[in-house]
Amino acid sequence: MISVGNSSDQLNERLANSGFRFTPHRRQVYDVLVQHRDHPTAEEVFIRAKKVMPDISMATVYNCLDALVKSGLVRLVNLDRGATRFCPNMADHGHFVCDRCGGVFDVGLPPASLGMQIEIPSGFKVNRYDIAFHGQCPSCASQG
Amino acid sequence: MISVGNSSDQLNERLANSGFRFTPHRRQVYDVLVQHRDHPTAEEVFIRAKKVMPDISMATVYNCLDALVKSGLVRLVNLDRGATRFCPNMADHGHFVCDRCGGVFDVGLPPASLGMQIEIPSGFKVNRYDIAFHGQCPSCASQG
DNA sequence: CTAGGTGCAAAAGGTTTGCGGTTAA
DNA sequence: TTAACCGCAAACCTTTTGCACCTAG
Repeated sequence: MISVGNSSDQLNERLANSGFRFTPHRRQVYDVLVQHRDHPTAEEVFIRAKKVMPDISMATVYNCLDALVKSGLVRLVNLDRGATRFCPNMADHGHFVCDRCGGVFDVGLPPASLGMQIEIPSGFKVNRYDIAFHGQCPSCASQG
Repeated sequence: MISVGNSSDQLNERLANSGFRFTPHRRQVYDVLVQHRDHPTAEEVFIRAKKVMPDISMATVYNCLDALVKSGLVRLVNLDRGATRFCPNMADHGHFVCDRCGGVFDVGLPPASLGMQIEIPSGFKVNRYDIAFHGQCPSCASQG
């Protein structure tokens, strides 16, 4: 298990560095994530935080999560909140998503090598994997 | 560019193998995907298909996409249609998603090795990548 | 004849936004 | 004091569902 968790001082510093305040709500939302480590959804975070802070609202949970993500304290697991995209290329390949223009491009993968190199804990049965690279496409990268 | 595209006979066979009929709407939705290859959303597919079939509806587009995906002719690029999940582990790691119980687990990655092994076409600037493994977690796998 | 496909409209789920009131630097 | 934060509610976007009609096997 990889160690996670930050002191209030650390949270304060990280949030402040990104222009956010350190508030009890943000401490609570962060604690919910650290205590369970089961990748909850925003609604699950809301339910758990509500047990300690009965007046917290969904809007505040989203606000806190957003501040934590932008401060580098929390990450999104399912990125691409937008609509699902479709692809007729059934060959083994990954995708490159341009963070600037939103374009999606196919990327070749070395055949059948990846799964072998990553240590999946025993007991897990892997059927497939998806890789998404993020960055800038050639057109956007050339525009500075 | 990887070759994609299937004849009507091939589409018919693939759909039939999964218990679906081969219809003009499904042919059209598939053609939209093959012709543009830019990973459109369902709404973009709808708009493009509508130019040729003005009476097609969103429900039919979703129906056709679903049939094509289930027949192995098209794949989803953004999986996990559900809610975004959050993770306080900022170390470099991937995720394992159990297709049965929906649980999400952290998976370690070999440090900084992956990006080097995959051939990203020149001009793309990669900032980060996300890997999601799919299959069955130990608990679900042991239940048959 | 019957299961499956289609269009329409309404509903459902997840997320964002607008607004008035509150709090902390 | 003033920018940031909060709760509430409404709006928004994407996807699913219910229903009536139609069509292919």
